[in-house]
Amino acid sequence: MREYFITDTLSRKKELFTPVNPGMVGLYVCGPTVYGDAHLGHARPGVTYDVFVRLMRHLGYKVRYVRNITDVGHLEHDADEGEDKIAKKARIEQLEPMEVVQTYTLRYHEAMRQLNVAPPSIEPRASGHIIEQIDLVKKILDAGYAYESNGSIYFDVRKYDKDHKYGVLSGRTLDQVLEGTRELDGQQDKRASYDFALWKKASPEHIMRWPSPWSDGFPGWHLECSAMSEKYLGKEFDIHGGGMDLMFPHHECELAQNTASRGEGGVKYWMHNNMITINGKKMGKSLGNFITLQELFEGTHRILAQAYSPMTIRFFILQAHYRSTLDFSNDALQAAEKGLRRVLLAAKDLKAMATAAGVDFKWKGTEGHPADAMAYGEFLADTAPETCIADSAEIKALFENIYTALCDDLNTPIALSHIFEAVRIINSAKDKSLKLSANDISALMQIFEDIVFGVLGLRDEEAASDKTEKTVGTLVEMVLEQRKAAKAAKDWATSDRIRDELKAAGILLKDTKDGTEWHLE
RNA sequence: GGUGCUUUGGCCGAGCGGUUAGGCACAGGUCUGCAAAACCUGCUACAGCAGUUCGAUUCUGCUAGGCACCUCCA
Repeated sequence: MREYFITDTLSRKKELFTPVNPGMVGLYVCGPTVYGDAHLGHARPGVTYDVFVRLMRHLGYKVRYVRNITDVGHLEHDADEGEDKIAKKARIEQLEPMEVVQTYTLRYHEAMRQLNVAPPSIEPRASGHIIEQIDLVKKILDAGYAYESNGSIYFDVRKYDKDHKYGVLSGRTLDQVLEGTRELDGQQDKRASYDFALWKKASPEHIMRWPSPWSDGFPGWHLECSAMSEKYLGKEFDIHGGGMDLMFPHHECELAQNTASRGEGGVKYWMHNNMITINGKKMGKSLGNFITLQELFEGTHRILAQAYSPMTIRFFILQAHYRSTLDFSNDALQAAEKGLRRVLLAAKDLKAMATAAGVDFKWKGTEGHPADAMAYGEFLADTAPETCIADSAEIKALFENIYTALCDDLNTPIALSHIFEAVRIINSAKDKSLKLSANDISALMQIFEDIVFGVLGLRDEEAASDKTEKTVGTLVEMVLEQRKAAKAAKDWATSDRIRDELKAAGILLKDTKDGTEWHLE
């Protein structure tokens, strides 16, 4: 199996990935709190971990990918104060909290589907794991790292810090944490400002509540990820992912909870994706630059010069490394759109070339929906990433370079730069300035099938079904006969009119030496 | 204020102690009735200052910008 290198946030180093259980990968990623529409920011981890999982499966690992839905316990303003986000939305909209949860969970799923992000193996909800969370609180209490205060349970950070060191993940000491922690009202139950809630007693008007040994109440936000990751991945698992903004306090607290309850952090590698910024600033409601994915797909936000398709967004995200901030702008998105189009057009030409050369292939780029089909698990099981049958040394090198890049901490921008070399090769071959053997074409097909469509998860959104393409093709060919006749008679007016009208109908023509080509826009 | 990160050509964005990132845009050429596409060529940058080194965009220090977290946030 090919070696994979991963940057671990905790050790701050790039390390050789060695799984806890040989041949298997356990991945836990913090999913959304479902109280509003999925936004541009959700696309980054969605796509990043999707590509990671696809790659690991392609490399031959059996992957269990757990991504939770937070539907309780996530409070506004402060981890221990303020209203539950979902309860608040429910109150405003006059809905049951679970109606809010259902609505936005479905919308999140739809947005991910459009981005061709395949569903995780398990998508647990916090509200469905209250028992596990109460159990975890008990364990932490028993270990002596928590205390009860007025029906609520708090994590004793100072005590924990003495034995284990709090703050190792985000790189700060307890004194530094204290210095940066605000004193807020309503915290009289806590011994120290940096203590965080494991269980909160519900106030009379609080509607999301469950019985516990201490009070009718609800779990703290950080608790769910510790409880659910242990339940589905075990006491020690490979990778915990999420956005960098979750590193502190959320992941720091998770790490502390894990260590307090089981004596170890439980996570072998911490993997954090960076933020998407807009004009250099993090997206946020208060800055007025908050864009939902639907607005992006439809072009309805005032910041947007046009609509950007889900694949454009996906491609845009892949053009930067996941640990770097990525700045959103119309120029950058438009550049991504054009670059993506170039790749997809080359894919079509390659397909035609393969057909002409009688190369056998299974094309996944335009048919079906890998995200729906579970698919990407199956698809990659039958491929052998180690072998490249190309005759051309250049293509062999490309093949190798792409895998090296992807296995170097998921360096998708470098992988894409090599994909563009493949595009250039395909175009040159089409131009007849380069000759490809059947093996070369097969190898290129493999790159497109396995990497472009498989691992990177790009697909041709415009592609019509084979049947439609056949029907339209018959009609277009008839019209092109007319145009050919007009051209032969040097009736340029008619020839150009036909071209313009077809273009208006979404059919683009290209006159080449060998005749006229067409494709759907 | 504390902690960490960052500063790359017109734009986006990789990377590295000495060797072409890539995309988009732009200019010239080829092809073409024109157009579009494509191909070829060109554009060769690493915030500033000082240091380490045979050699630094890449390491170190300082200076100046920027960003993130420390409040909910992917």
